[in-house]
Amino acid sequence: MFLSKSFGYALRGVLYVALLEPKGKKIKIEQIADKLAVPRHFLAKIMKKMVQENILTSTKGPYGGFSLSPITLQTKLLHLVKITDGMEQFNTCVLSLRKCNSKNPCPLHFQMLQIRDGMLAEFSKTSIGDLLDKKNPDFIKSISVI
Amino acid sequence: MFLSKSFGYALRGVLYVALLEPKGKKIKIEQIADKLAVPRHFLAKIMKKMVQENILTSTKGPYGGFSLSPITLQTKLLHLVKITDGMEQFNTCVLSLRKCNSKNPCPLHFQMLQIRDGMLAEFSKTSIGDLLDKKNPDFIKSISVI
DNA sequence: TTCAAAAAAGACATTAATGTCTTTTTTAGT
DNA sequence: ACTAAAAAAGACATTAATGTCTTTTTTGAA
Repeated sequence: MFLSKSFGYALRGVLYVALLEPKGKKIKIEQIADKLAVPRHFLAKIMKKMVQENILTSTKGPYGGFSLSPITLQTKLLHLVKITDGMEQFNTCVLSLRKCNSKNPCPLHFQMLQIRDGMLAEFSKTSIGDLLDKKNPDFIKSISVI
Repeated sequence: MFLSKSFGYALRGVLYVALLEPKGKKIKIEQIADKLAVPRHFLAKIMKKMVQENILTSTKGPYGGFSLSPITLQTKLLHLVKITDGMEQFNTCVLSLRKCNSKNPCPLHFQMLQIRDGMLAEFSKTSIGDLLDKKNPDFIKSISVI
């Protein structure tokens, strides 16, 4: 209901790279998919989208793989939501009424406005770097143990 | 993202009946579907579920249709969500991690907990009757104008 | 320059949500 | 009893999200 599986895969994928990449090597999609127990080719498509948005960097060929971009850690979660789920949900009426707005509200308009704005605020202010806790030795478990 | 179309159809359907039924007659599914511009047979399945949960009453045959039950107006929105979307979304980790909980949280655990609890609180306290504003001459428009 | 490794791209499969159409059951009035 | 009207039920279709498999492109190193 709240967010798609794709969003979860995107976030876990980028966090995995951010956690391991500083060791120097590029991270291969095969390793990410294995360790996170996520469908490999499905994840690959999502990683590719993040590369297109410059949220990650990738290099093809031997010794290639995924690595951080200059903006990875500053990227807001909302950017990931845009890529994986789109922003429509934040702007469309919960009852699917196109004419619904604050001048002409549906019976749930203001309740949903509050809930969505809360989520929007949270995801607008939180960055990938904010979620990354390299000091926590169990961090990798917190994104990989299913 | 937040709620399914089915939920929206359910709420609009029951509000429509609640608004018009006091005039005495049962409301036919055909009328509801027409006036709300909703797929008739799809709506019928959702209305049937509400009848099974006693959120509405229905009678077959000539002069039949849908009418209010004793509990219609006291029914919480969360009950509609249960019927149409289920409650899993409120109890499962946004990253699909089965082991995620407050002792062992994923990186988004507490943020999502807050957002979901906000929605849960709102939908637990708001009833169908709370949304029904019979004094408002435009109320019917607010659930039917798409 | 060739080879192998890696991401990228694309074709196809599966599943869940949504939507349509037909048949069955129930019931009020004649 | 019969008929017609209505919900209920069930079969099937469409669409979007998710998942799998294969082919293409790129590139580092021998």
